[in-house]
Formats: sequence, C-alpha cells, structure tokens
Amino acid sequence: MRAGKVMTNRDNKYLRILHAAGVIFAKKGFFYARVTDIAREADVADGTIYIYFKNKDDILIHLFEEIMKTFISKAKEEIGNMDSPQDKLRRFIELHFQMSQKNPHVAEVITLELRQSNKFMKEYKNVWFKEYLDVISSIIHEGQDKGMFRNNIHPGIVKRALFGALDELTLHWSLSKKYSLDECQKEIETLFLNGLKKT
Amino acid sequence: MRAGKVMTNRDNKYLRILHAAGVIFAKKGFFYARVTDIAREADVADGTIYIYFKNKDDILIHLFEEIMKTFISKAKEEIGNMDSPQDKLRRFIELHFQMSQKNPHVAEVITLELRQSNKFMKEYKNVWFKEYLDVISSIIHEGQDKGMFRNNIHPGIVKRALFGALDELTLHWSLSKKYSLDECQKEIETLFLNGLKKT
Amino acid sequence: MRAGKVMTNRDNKYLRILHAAGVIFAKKGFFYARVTDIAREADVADGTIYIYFKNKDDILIHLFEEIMKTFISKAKEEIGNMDSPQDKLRRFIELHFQMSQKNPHVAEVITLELRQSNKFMKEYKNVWFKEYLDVISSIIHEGQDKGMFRNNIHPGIVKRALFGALDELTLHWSLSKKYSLDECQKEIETLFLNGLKKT
Amino acid sequence: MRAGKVMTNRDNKYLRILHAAGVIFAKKGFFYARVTDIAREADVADGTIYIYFKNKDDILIHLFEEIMKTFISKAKEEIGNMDSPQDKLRRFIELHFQMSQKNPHVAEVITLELRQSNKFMKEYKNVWFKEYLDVISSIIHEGQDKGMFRNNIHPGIVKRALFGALDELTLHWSLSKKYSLDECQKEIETLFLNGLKKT
DNA sequence: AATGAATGAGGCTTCATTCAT
DNA sequence: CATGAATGAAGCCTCATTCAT
Repeated sequence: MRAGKVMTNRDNKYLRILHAAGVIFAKKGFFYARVTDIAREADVADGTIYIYFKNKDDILIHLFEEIMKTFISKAKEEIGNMDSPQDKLRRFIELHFQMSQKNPHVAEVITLELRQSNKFMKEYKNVWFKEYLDVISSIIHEGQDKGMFRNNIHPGIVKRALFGALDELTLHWSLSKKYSLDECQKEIETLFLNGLKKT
Repeated sequence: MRAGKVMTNRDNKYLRILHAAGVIFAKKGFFYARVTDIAREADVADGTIYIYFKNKDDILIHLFEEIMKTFISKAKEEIGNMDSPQDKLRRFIELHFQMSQKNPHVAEVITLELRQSNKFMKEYKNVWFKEYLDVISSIIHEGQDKGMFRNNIHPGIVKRALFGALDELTLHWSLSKKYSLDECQKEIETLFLNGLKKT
Repeated sequence: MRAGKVMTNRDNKYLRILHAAGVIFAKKGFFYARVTDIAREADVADGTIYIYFKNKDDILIHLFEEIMKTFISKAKEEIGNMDSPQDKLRRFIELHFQMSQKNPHVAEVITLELRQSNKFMKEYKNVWFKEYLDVISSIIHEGQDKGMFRNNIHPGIVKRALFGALDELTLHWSLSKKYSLDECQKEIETLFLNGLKKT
Repeated sequence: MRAGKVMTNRDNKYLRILHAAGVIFAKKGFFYARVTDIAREADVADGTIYIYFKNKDDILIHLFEEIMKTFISKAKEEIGNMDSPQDKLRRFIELHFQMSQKNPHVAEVITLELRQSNKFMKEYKNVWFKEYLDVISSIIHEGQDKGMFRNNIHPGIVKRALFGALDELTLHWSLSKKYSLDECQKEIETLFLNGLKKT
C-alpha cells in the first residue's frame, strides 16, 4: 500500500521535473534556464530536483534519453515489421516529424542544447544518439544489400546528413511554424529516396 | 608607414580578439568560455575587448558575420561565373567544406553557439544566415526554372535540408576527424544532386 | 515557539543586514561600501543579501524607510498628545537629536547617502521623507492658525530650513562630537521658536 | 608673446575642465560621473585632465575651492563696508541665493558631492568651507557684541544651522524649481533675524 | 522524501588612470 | 602639452548546489 504510493510519487515527481525541464529548456535554452525555473514549473522545491538528478546537466541527459528511448523503440518496432527499405526510411522520417509535432519543445532542446553542453559532450557517452543514427544507417545498409540504394555512398555519411536535415527543419519549424510539417516530410522523403535510389 | 599604424593596430586587435574568440568558443563553447580566456588568447587586457565589442554576445555576432560575409561573397563570386545549376550546387558544397577545413574552429562555433545564445536569437536579425540560405535556394530555383531540378520540392525546404546536412557533417568532422572531408563532400553532392534531379 | 521560527530567522537576517548596512554606510559612505563589507558585518554570505534585497540601492532605501517609519510614528504619537505648537516643535527637535544620539550611524547615512544615489532619486518616490517634512509643516500651520506663529513665512519653507539645520548639526556632531547635542538642541529651539514667534 | 598664450591656453583648459565637471557632477552626481564624460564636455582628451588635476577627487576639490574662494571674497568685500550685523547677515543670505541662481549646478555639487567623497573628507582639510562658516559666525559674534543678537546661543551653532537651512533650500530649489528663490530668501531672513534678535 | 533558505565561487563589465606616440 | 587606446583591478550580482529542519 505504501510501497506503491511512494513509487508512484517518485515517478510522478521524476517525470514532472523532466517535463518541466523540457518546457523551460525550450523556452530559455539550457544555459539561461535556472534550476529554480524548472522547480517552479514542476511545482517542487529546488532541492527536490537534486534527489532525482545529480545536477543540471543530468536533467538534460535524462530528458534526452527518455525521449530517444521512446522514439527508438517505437521506430524499431514499426520498422521491424516492414520489408522495403524505402518504406522503412519513409516511416522513420515520418516518425521524426511526428515526434517533433507532439513534443514541440523537444526538438529545440534535444539537438541544440544537448550538443552544446560541453561537460556533457566529454563525460557522457551519448549511447542513444548513436543508436538513433544506427537505425538510419542499418536501413541504408539494407537498401544497399538489396540493390535498391546506390553503393557509392557511405551509410555513415547518409545517417548524419539525414539527421542534420531533419534536425534543422524541425528546429526551424518549432521556431517559426511557418510551413506544415506534413508537406515538409513528403519533400524530404522525395529528396533522400531519390538521392539514394540506384540508377 | 606611420599614417596607417593606428588603424592597423585597431584592426589587428579587433581581428586578434575575433580570432581568439573563435579558438576559445570552439574549445569550450560559448557559455563556458570566459571573456578572460579570450583576452588571454588574444594577448590583450580584459578591458580592451570592450573597446572593440559591446559584450560577450557581440563578439559571437561579429565572429559569425565576419566569416559569413567572407564565405558568401566568395561563393557568390565563384558561382556567378557558372552556368549549370548542378555545378553551382556542387561548388557551393565544396566551398562549405573548404571553409570548415580552413577554419577548423568555425564550424562548431557558428552553428552551435550562434543558435544557442538566447539574447542573440531575439535581438539580432540574423541577416547573413538568411543570405547564406538564399544562395542555396536561388540555385535550386534556377535549376527548377531550367527544367533540371524536380519541381515537387520547395527551395525553401531544400536550402534548410542542405544546410542541416552540411552543418552536421562539418560539426561531426571537426569533433571526430574520422573521415576525410573530400570523400564526404563527393557523397553529399551525389546524394543531393540525385535527389533533386528531374526524372 | 516553532511556528514563528522561520519568520523570526527571516527577520533576524533582514534586520542584521540592515543594521550592518547602517554601520558600513556610515563608516565608508554608500559608494565606497562594498556589498561584501555589509555581508561580513552582518555575518551572512554575500548572496544572502540578495534574498532580502533587490540590490545595493535597495538596502539603502529600506534602511532609510525603517528608520523614518519608526521616527515618524513615534513623533506623531508624542506630538498628538500635546496642545501647544511650541511644545510640539520643541519635542520634534528633541526627538530628532535623540534619534541621532541613539543611532550614531544613521544621521550620516540617511541624509548624505540617500540624497546621493542617483538611481534612487529618480526611481524612488521618497514618501517617508515627505511625511517627515509634513510633520514639521503641520505644526507650523497649526501655530499660525492659533495666532502664535507669524504668518509671513511659508510652512513649506520653514520645514526645509529646520530639516536642513537639524541635519547639518546632527551630521557635524556625528563626525566631530565636539559639543553636546543637548546644548545644541536647546539653542536650535530658541532660534526657531523666536524666529517663528508672532511679534 | 608665447608665454602669455600658453598661460591662456592652460587657463582655458583648466577652467573648461572645471566648468565641465560642474555640469557633469550636477547631472550625474560625483560617483556616477565618469572622467570621460567630463573630458567630452570640456572637449579635451581623457588624459588631458590628468595634466591639470591629480585625480577625479582633485577635480571636485578644485571646483569647490574655486567657487568658494570667489563667493567668500565677494561676501567679505561687500560685508566689510556695512555697519549693521543684521544687514550683513541679510546680505550674506542674499549672496548665497544669488550664487545658486547664477550657477545652478553648483548647489547640488558643492554640498552633496563634496561631503560625500570619503577619501576627500579624510585627506583634505576643508579650509574654504571653514572660512565660509567663519564669515557667518563672525557676523553673529559682532551682533552679540553690539547687543543686537541674543547671547544665549553659540555662533558655532548658528553658523551650521544657517548653512544647513540655506543648503537644503538651495538644493531643493535646484531640483524642483517650484518656488522663487527671492521669496524664499526673504522668509529665511525673517526667520533667522527674528530668531537671533535680542528680546 | 521534501523543503527552500543559505551559501560562495566566479563571471562580466566598468572606469580611473597610465603612457607611448 | 595633448592624446586616447590600453590597462587591469575590483565590485555587483547570479545561480547551482547543499543541508538543517
């Protein structure tokens, strides 16, 4: 009876802080965000944050991992059931845009802030980002193996090019909201699938 | 010899500080970089920096503008003499990678740090970045007008996709230096030119 | 006992800082006083000061208000029970000198430092100083109405002349301590009461 | 031919700086006034100021002395020709108000800023202020000796009371300009002369 | 576990003063 | 004498983190 309740509270606070961090980081940027801001947004005391997280960097790390884990497991699950590498890439792109649309704050935070934090880059092995990129490169590989994608291009380069493109478009969209993400998504698919297609 | 000296000194210090800022921002990131670090690197007193720049943000802005102005004017000049939109795009990509190779610090600074600074995003109309993107989109436009590039894709989206891709690859390269930029450059050209080619 | 503790601590620190500021401002002057000095004198950390006060100016403002509020309420209370305007004025003068004797630092701070601070003069409506002057002018008014004080003199001028005289004497005394304030007080009473007396 | 010119130039710059300091100190206050401000107002280079003055404090000291010397010599000259202590006091008060009217900046600077500067108070024997006060006290003395002013009041106290009153009224006037100094002057004369009159 | 008052290290910036020209 | 670019010491303030309750 108590155990469950405590766990629930723990989870609640942990998630509340994480969500609050997403909101605040997106609004002010990691460096201008004060821990107090996050605490107020999460409706907890400043000190409480340090029960659930080691420090400010740690919040960003966990926010990133939480989002990435969810995204990657969903992407892998959906893509696992598909046969065509083209469909897989298309679906991956769709999922990326969907994620950005659902968590409007996330896009700004994840890529900008995450890459930014210096301490972070050095001490933290960014496993989940690697995993994210690997999902792309394995699709490319598969396409090349199946003779659908051109061979004169390295998956390791495509994965970063695609990530860069998605990231930039997503970021710009979340800042300006000038165009529809759906339209954007279709054009990126056209661009990359034609770019990869064996001729 | 004497007449220009003051001006030359001014220029020297201004440029020395700017260059030092590039080094320090790249090494530590904008937020972890202390003004004192830049001063020491430029071999001037802390206060001297404030003769040439309004504040820390201002250094970043000018660093960015200096690099962008140089790059854009060079890109425009070279591209102006070309006929084929494909060649133009190819050359633009080459120039971007060349710039990154010549100024290894710049890539990291320009895109990461620049987008980051909050004040910056709000108060500073980023004219040069717009100009940079416009160079790309006008090439795309031209290609579409000449019937060489597919029409079912907006130049406004391609320009950001390409920038995102170049930026990410450049950044990753400057951090890891694992692959050659030349190789990378050719593959990106293949990817985008095929992606754009009318079929 | 427990309930009030937090409040009491707050009050203690607030008052400790205020008192420390009085000591330091008097010793060094507002501009030469460093926030660190006040913190050390109050035995708190530098940052603690900014929990209770917005900035250095704010400390001065609150110090002034605290003293003025106390003085004015005491003056009004005592004077309220008196009939003769002469007695009232006499008592007011006495109280002013008493205040200076009890808080030797205050005199220097209040008038010198307060008028000084530039920001202060502009953003801060000095309500309590007005109130202080009004106590004087209402006594003068009353004396004129009762036919005891001469009519060919404006209360608005007397109030400032008296304040100026009291302030200067108090300040000089706190710096030199050459004469007794009691003696001084009697002579000022003589000077102003005769100066005001209807003839 | 040259000698005279150089002297004139020296004088010009010295006086220009002094005058500029008056303007700037009055506008911003001694502590908020930057040496650069004064230099610009005087239309000289920053460094030039240090040819004529030891440091920032030194400017204030000389400004004060210049004004006081002029005032005191004029006051002594005019008063020397008078017989009645009452007339002398009246004339002194008039001169004080006239000085303030002619040099609107001076009032603010002289008393506020001068008393303020801590270094100043300690290292500088304020001879001219003493002289100023002595002019008043000697008039009082004379009045007492001639049996016109009451004896139960010390000239040393009256001189400060009068200075305080004049200073406060002058300062307030220069800040608010709400009332005419002429009117003010007559009332102060009434107040003090009646206050001093032997009864 | 939760709180939030307290801490104090450290950065950006200002500005009086100097000195080479 | 005059200049004004350069200096660098020093202060205000912020804010991540701690810890007594």
